[in-house]
Amino acid sequence: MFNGEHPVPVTIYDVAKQANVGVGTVSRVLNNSPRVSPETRQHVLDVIDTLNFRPSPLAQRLSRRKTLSIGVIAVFFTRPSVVERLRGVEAVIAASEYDLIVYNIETPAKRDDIFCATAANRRVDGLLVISLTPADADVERWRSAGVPVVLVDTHHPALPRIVVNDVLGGYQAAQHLLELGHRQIAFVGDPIHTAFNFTSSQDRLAGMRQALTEHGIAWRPEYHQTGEHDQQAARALTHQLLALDDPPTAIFAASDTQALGVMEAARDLGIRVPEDLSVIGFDDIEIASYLNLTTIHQPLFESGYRGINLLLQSMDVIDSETPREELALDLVVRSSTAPPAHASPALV
Amino acid sequence: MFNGEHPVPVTIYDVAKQANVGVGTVSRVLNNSPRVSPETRQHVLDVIDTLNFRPSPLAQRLSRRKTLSIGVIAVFFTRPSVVERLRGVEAVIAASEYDLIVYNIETPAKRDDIFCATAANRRVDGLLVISLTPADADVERWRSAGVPVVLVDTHHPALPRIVVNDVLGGYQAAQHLLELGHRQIAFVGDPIHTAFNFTSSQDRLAGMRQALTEHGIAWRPEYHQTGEHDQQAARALTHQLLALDDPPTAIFAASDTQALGVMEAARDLGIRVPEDLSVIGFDDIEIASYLNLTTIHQPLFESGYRGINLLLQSMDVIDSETPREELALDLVVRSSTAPPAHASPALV
DNA sequence: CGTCATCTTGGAACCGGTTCCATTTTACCA
DNA sequence: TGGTAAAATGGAACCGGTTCCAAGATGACG
Repeated sequence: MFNGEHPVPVTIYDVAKQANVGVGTVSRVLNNSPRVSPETRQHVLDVIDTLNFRPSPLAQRLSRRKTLSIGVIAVFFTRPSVVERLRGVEAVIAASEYDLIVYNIETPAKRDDIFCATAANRRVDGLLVISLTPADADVERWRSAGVPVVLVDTHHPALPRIVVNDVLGGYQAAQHLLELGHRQIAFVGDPIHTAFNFTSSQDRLAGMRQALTEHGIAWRPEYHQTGEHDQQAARALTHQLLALDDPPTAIFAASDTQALGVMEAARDLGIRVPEDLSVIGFDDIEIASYLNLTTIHQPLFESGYRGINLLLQSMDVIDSETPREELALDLVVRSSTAPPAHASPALV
Repeated sequence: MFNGEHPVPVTIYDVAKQANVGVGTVSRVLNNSPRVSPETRQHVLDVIDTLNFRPSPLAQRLSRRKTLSIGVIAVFFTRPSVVERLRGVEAVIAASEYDLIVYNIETPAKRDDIFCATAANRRVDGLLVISLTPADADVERWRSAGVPVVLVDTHHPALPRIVVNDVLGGYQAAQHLLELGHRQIAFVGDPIHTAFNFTSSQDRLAGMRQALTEHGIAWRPEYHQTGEHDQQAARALTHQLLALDDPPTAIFAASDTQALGVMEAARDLGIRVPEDLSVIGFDDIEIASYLNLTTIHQPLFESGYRGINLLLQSMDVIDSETPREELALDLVVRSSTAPPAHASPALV
């Protein structure tokens, strides 16, 4: 083999000539059309094999007018949960004929850019948008450009989506703590307004408050702490909670990442989990099981997996419905939650 | 606007007709060729604007015989450091005309598959391989298929690469601890044989041992613990280290992820960091600064950034050299390291 | 004012597949 | 064995750009 030679491109015409058939026949063989006799098919396949022919994906895409690419738009790289969803996406794409194109969003401005660009530049056959909420104008652009879109973990009335019921999840988490006998339950979550309008934290809080109300427990504003979505912010917030005169006996964190911070704060202060403080998270990211964190399991991998399947499906059947799949949430009881030390401790 | 209408495709021929010029002229305008008179250019641009024409990327790719896509192959989703490198990659790609196609590797078998496929199927113009070591056969396949490849954090004599000097990094880490007065220094890292033959942990250990040797400190096998690359494995290993009759006064962890486990173990045991135990990590992932972890800063984002730039560059100039860029490592002193409590404590 | 170099421009050929229609071949049946 | 429907096949047209060459327009200069 020579050095630096450029690969000899074998085309469908070379195959046709070599096999003494027309290009149409070769194309039919390539696409498993039934309109080829078995002998001809085998002969063509032999020639393809001999010449080591691979159809040019570029030519296929142009003539089929499909990019064979799927775009995924998300704020990756900050929340481990999104990365886990992406794993589910990748698993499906890898087994398909499509390529996975990743658009990382770091700012609201970039989000708007990418939303616009994907509608205009015809580079993807379909889009999966994770945890980002498009505006009506974005949706209209995609629609008129003919780009199918599926949402994961977010919502728009006109688009199919894969969601979980965060309100219910928050309710379940609180219910678990209530059943254990806790009455002083605090919440650590995201601010009401995040840069990307993430709503899951608020929804989870809403569910929790509903559960408290049903148990006749009044809401205590001082038990409600919000801050950036990371472990260290949650740690600091927890320090505040635990410094209260009447500290909570249980803390519900809006995500596992934040629950890690809560547990870290407890350790800082020598407060034992779960004996002195129960902690429950949300998401069930990988590390949660290592740390024996009780949490609400959310099927992250599956959300990506199902989302892409829904997208692929909505790409070849043009149905006008907007399916909505709700994935189940499960309480996973590990060892970060337990009944409170005393029925109702008066003071620390 | 109608519902369900398909987008009207405006082609270069429509523009040419509307502007009373030839398609060649429109193409020249699109590609900023200087061979168009200013008046004609402006007129064509106006028409393009009026018709809202966007060139079909599919057609461009076929006629230019470029996929305008770049593939990135890595084991994502397990090590935060790889995700950070990907951020650097994405930042460059987003500003270019290329698309970023992600290939996630989960098993050695899938790695071999993807290595083969990317050489055969002509779907990318270039490849960036992160932390995975290709075999000679893989490299030869890519070469004969004409696919340029750049390696990041790994090595092959025939391929350009972006690396750091892990041996030197390990040396620097140990040197820091030695200068503080430590003499009992342990190491927590990856096993010698990992599924993907990651070598960084071993290299860092080699550097550390060299530093110890230079200081006339004998290597103590019981101070060498290896296990899976995650926080909890490191935590367990550290428990073993700290249970020794003569425990180390400092621990060098082969990565920040593992250093987190070391610190967690110390907290489990009520051992203060840095008063009773110094901990130094490697990588400087985002969380390291929150936790005030002393570590060796490795430019992760930059490695992706520079890697892609090197790739783009080697894609348009066909140089036969194989450049090798070595990025600098920096010791970042935070507050997880300090002089040992006593010059040489006899026992715990 | 003719000549020639330079600048612009039009458009055919091409990239490498798919698709559809016309034609040939085969198969079946009376 | 002739006739006809069905199956198999060939290949032109097409997808929508880029590129290159020939040709026309412009302008400088002797």
